[in-house]
Amino acid sequence: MPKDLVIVESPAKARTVGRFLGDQYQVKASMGHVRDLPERDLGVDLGDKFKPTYVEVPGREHVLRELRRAAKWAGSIWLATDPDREGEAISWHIVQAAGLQNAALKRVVFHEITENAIRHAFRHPRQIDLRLVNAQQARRILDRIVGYELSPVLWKKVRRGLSAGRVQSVALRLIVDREREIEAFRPEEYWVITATLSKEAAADKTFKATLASIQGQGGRLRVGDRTQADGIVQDLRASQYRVASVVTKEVRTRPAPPFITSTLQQEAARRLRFGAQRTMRLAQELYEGVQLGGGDAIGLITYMRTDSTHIAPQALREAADFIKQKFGPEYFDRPRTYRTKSKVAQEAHEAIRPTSMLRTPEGVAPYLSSDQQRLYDLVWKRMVACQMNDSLADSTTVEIDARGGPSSRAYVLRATGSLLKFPGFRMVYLEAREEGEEQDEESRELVPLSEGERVRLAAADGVAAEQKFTQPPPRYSEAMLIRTLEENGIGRPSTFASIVQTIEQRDYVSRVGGRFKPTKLGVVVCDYLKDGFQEIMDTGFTSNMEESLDSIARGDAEWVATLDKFYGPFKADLEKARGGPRVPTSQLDEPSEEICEKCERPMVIKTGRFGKFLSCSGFPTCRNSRPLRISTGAKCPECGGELRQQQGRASQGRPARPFYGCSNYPTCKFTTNRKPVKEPCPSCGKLLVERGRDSVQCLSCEFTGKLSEISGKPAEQPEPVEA
DNA sequence: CAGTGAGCGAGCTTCCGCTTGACTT
Repeated sequence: MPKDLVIVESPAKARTVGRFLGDQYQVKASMGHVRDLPERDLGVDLGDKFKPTYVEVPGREHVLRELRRAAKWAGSIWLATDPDREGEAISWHIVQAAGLQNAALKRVVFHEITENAIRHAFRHPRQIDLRLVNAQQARRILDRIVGYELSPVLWKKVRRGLSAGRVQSVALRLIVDREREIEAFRPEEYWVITATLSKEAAADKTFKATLASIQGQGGRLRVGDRTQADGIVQDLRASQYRVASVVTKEVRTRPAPPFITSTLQQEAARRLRFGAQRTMRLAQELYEGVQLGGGDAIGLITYMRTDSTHIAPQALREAADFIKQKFGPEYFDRPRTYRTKSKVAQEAHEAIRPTSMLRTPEGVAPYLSSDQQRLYDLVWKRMVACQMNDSLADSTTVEIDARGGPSSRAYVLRATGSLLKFPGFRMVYLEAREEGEEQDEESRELVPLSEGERVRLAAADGVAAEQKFTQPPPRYSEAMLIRTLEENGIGRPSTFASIVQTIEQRDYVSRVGGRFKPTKLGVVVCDYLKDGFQEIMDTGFTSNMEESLDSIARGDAEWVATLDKFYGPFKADLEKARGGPRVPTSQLDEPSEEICEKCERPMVIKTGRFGKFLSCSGFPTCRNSRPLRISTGAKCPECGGELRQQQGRASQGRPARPFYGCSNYPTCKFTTNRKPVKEPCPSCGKLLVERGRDSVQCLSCEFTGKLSEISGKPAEQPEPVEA
């Protein structure tokens, strides 16, 4: 009796599905796409209906061999790849590449890996949906055309090795646009005036109230300079205070929805300071599973690349029981379900949640690395919290009249307080907010006050004026960029982390305190593309594309015609750009501190085929150039010379990386590629190098320690967090 | 671990989205 063959995408999923289906089925993983356009050339015939050439994915040939072999002996073949465009295409490619057209094919889809969902799917097989496949081909070919036609224009007109694409170029644009907003921003001065007041009867019961409005000044409060602020302070110091109103409202707060890829990446960045790549690697490890005290590896979380907030019914039941039992029935009323926000979501998987609530963070901790623990803890708490009841608080706003000062103007001050009545989900998890605001006035209890009550300044000088300035919008952090991309439907869960990597690798952006700042090159490339390829650089381009792809998937549009409609205008833009001017290389020069020793003009940093170097800004009048060497202040451990950062050479495929060499070269040939620290090793006096963010290590002895302790400086401040 | 930038034009670079393990320092 031949076994049926089931094909899924991931090996971990194959394992789980295999357990549910039993041994009449053999479950194999395709490891994602098995065929794709060739890497070396376009692979799309622009003269013949965009006819694609597909090749087996390099390094993945054994997968197809294995599938062919297994299919030969199989009964039915169940194509159980993900229930979305890409999954449909993966199945289709497998059939084409493995020559299974005449086999007994059954396409099945499930949106959660539970026994019920899988059994249901296997009772309702269908055929491969060619409309979905064609929507995927249109997506793939469009991306290929944009990427492989546009990038060479940049090589020719800007610099070799650059790249452009539907996703990366818009990501770059967001960062460049934001930098321009920041440059154009003019801070405005304003003053915050605060009075420390107390009850008449009880001088120790103090509270703070902030100036909210000034009589005769309709609309928004504006204290724009010191003179004005001082006048108000004089008035308030001499004023009589009376409570004008006390308003208490009940505030209900709902828990945050369970994690999807983008929110997990954002929250792990805010709370754990993990980069997107690190988060995904750890999530993958938790998904693939760990051995909990012997036996099979058990997947601890559901699939980590998802855009759906759906939760399997069985997990909802488990959460309900767990919460009632652990926290009490008042913490759980009914299961909560969450609507997926994104319009382009493909909803192929569940939300990211623990596979069982019963595996508490404490329970599994002994089997996890510390990073794994921290991420699992986050996922576990978010899931439990998302099923718990709202928190309830009484939020009180008190308005206080102040009058009787020298100018005889009347003022209104405001004090707010909040009293948590029922913690609800807050028992477990509170979403990280903007830095420093978590424990502010909002969660502070207010002195009890009643309407008409007289209050007074707690001290004679109990009025303070603080000068402030309006702040420019912040630069994008990794988490903010991912969030913005997702809001615009740009990029997918599997690519968010690599988008960031690409624009960094191309040297389009650099990080300043964990935030993205465009480089000169980034600005030039962005402007060049905006100028010549407006449509591609539009943040709405992808969502328009998605609508077209949906039409193809519904059978309302034809994929070749859809591509034609896009390619016509794009081709015209390409031809115009190809015939247009080159961007002068001088526009890419980054400033340096160095002065040309031949002509006294400042030196600039240029990038040549072999990496960065210093050149005289007077080029070509003065042709002086020097290798780029940045002093580090660290001493060479071998000869006592100074270590300087130099530009390494690019070797096959690898980009040029900096290294650190001795200033006494060639007498001293010491080099290291670890970043040296100024301070000598406290144990042996030799060279310390950085090891991670705040950790240092000695190259000569066994010493390791914290950078902040050695340099006497506090560790790098955590970056401020924006919603 | 030098000199590298433009031009002659050799040979090279590049996309997005799906998914891990097999290379060898």
